[in-house]
Amino acid sequence: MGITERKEREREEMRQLILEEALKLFLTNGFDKVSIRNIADKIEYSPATIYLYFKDKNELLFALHQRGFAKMVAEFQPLRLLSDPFEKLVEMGRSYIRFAVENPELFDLMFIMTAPMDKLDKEDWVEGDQAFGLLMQVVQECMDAGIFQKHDVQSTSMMIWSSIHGYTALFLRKRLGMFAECDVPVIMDDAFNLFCETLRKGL
Amino acid sequence: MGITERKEREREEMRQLILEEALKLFLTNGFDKVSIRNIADKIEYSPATIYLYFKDKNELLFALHQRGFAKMVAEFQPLRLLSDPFEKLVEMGRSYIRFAVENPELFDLMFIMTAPMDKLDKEDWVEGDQAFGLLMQVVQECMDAGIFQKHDVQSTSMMIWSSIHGYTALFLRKRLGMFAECDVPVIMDDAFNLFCETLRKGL
DNA sequence: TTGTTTGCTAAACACTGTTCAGTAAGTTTG
DNA sequence: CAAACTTACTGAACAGTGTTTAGCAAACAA
Repeated sequence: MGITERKEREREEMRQLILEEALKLFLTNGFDKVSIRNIADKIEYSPATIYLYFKDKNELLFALHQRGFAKMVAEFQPLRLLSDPFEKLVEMGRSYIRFAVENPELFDLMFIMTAPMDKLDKEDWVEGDQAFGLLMQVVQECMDAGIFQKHDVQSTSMMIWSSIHGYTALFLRKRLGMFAECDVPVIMDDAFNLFCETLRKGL
Repeated sequence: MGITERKEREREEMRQLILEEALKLFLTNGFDKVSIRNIADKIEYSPATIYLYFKDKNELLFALHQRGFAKMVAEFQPLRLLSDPFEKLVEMGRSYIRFAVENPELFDLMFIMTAPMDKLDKEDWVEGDQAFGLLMQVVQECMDAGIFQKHDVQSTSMMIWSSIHGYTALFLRKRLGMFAECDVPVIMDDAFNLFCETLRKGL
């Protein structure tokens, strides 16, 4: 009686197929220019079929949201090799910004869009929690190494995260129009370096 | 021949009426739950009429975007009275965060939503430029007073702005689900204070 | 070979932003 | 004043959206 198992497997494959094609469309056309009908066309099924695998569009978006976190955490792995904790922290920030600039649509989905965050349980936060845990770990190392004074790790990590996040949020949502377009990357880099320097001296 | 003048005036009044009612709807129902038809119902005109006064929905949103900046700059005025430049800076940050929390929809429109920023000219940035100028001024004062070292004012201001912005962006878009809901305000406040302290010591 | 379950879809519902032909009132001209 | 022109407005449509539901054919179980 392997039938139920096979059906279960086929169901999961279908879910992955939908997510795969949906992600491709979203990444090339942008999230608000892709409709359920577009995705249905791509996978050569009717739009209604998608609703047999996902409660609604937001649930589909949230599934991709999780994929985004997986990709991001993967990109953070190399910097585990760095030995100096502060250098590790700086590189982590740089990676965060790089990820945002190189994967604007994914980053948007993960940290800016309202859509996928409609109503979710505690268990939906494992990915985010994991990524934040990584940061807290490095901050703790900085404190243990005497580079930072001993403050509350959670608040300190939160301070650093949101500061770095600010750059990406303003940049991705094109709120830097007061600067000449060509200056923006330079200003952002200067600001980031200044932030790191300030942390080093002041924390 | 005051007829053309009267017509001009009536046209402007109509624009303001539309904006007024649109803003009311947006602020109570949220931006993505208000349609052109809703606004048309409220002002008791046909939906098509709105398109005689605004090119499209984004132009309407951008007009409100400007109103948001006016309100924000107005809320910044009181802190001009403070004499200590660093205190002024801290209070400015606090005001920014308070404005975001108390006017989430407006703040969203001003700094997070993509819709109103479709394609705009240099001249559309006067409000944003003005607000950023205010910040640069205070940062300059801090440097002149010897509280901060003399770095590039623009980069330093940008660093401070985006750091503060980060809190609001993550909070408003509900990306702090890894913390217990009741802890969030405390953590945010701790993080903000730590940031100010770090600036004071490290910049 | 029945009866039941499953997977899927066509069609509809209630929306959305936007356009355009047509109308009725206001304004200008003869 | 009457005719011509201008302006402000609207009803209806277009092309799209997310989502639901009734029904159908194939796969499975008895």
